[in-house]
Amino acid sequence: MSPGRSYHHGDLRAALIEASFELLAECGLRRFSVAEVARRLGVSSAAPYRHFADRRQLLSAVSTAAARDLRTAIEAAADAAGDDPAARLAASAGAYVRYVARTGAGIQVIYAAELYDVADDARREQTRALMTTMLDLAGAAGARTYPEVVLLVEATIAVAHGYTSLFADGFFARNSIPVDDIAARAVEAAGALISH
Amino acid sequence: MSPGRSYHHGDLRAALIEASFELLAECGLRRFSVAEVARRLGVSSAAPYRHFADRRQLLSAVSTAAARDLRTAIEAAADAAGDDPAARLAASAGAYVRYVARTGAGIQVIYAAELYDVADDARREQTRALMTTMLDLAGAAGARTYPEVVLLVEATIAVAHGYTSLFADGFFARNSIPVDDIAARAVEAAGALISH
DNA sequence: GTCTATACTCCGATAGAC
DNA sequence: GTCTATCGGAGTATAGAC
Repeated sequence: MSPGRSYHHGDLRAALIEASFELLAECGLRRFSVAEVARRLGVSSAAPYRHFADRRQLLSAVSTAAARDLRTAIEAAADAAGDDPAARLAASAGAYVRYVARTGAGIQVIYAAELYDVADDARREQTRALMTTMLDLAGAAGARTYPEVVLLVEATIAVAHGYTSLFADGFFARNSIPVDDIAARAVEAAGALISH
Repeated sequence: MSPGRSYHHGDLRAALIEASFELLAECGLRRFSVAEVARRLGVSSAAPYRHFADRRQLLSAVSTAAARDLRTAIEAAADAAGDDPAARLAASAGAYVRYVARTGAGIQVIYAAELYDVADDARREQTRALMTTMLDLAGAAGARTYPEVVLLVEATIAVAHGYTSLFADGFFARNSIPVDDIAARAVEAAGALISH
């Protein structure tokens, strides 16, 4: 962007993370590969390893950014939904569907089993903050005890993730149904769970 | 099983399908490979290709069996739920969670995008029958118009698939929460959607 | 910091012996 | 109908030149 350095991107590290999002959105975690990310950026397959020790470290950085951005999107959606606590929590389901459809980085990436034992404090902090945001929304929405709060968060995530996953897998004839329609259905379904 | 033939399994074809289920349950479609299935059966990596033209034909056969067995499980669960049409549809969500947790072959395998253009009449018939069963349950459960029926089926599958996917990805700390608990939550959530 | 080149592993699939 | 052997391709990761 700024400095016309010796070769491309003044910041390959950031470019790798950005391109990883695009690859995930197109192909899913299933066919994600460091080599393909490098190819898309026009750098050699060795270049990423100057910035990330291995594949998992790159994915961990993506997970960190995704947790941060998803949390921001959820908070914005909750605020846009107004003051009703149930509507605010339900709105998080819509934000999840839209964010993951756009970026390809949802729960499967953010909390990927593959990353379970990767030491990365930044990621820990962001995933924790994301969960805290959800727990706060659920707490405000009427769940009383902590276990109830957790169950409500899990149900909301499950319905949002379910719609997202079906959408990503082409179950909805992807071309014919806009993502905003799917997001609206997820909000409605989440609302039904919350008021139940 | 029966004839003590020249080498192992009298029926490698059936054994391949069975072992594919086990591999899917353990590793998901993500790391499924024909070579690994062959390895587990103690046959060479070339052997499967005597019975299936390629990887997708094997997966298609798995999809066919999964659609048939899942439909049977759903019908049994609906019947076990009694006469209330809403309870019958909700029960299908529980059957889905249990079946996929056990076999690894859910919507992502049965309706895999990878198999979209594989010609396989048996598979077409079974996936169609599965969908018909779900549409019938939803129709009985109160959805009036055809689009409403479809929306209700999609919502039920989304919630069942969401819980299943989170469970498979280890989001629930797999060791500590039994699959039957997750299935019960899916039934409850589906019930909330249906009565909404 | 990026490149070229390479080693290693795994998978899908085929050819030909038995 | 299964085996051995093999090819081609893709991915992860490293070594060493520049």
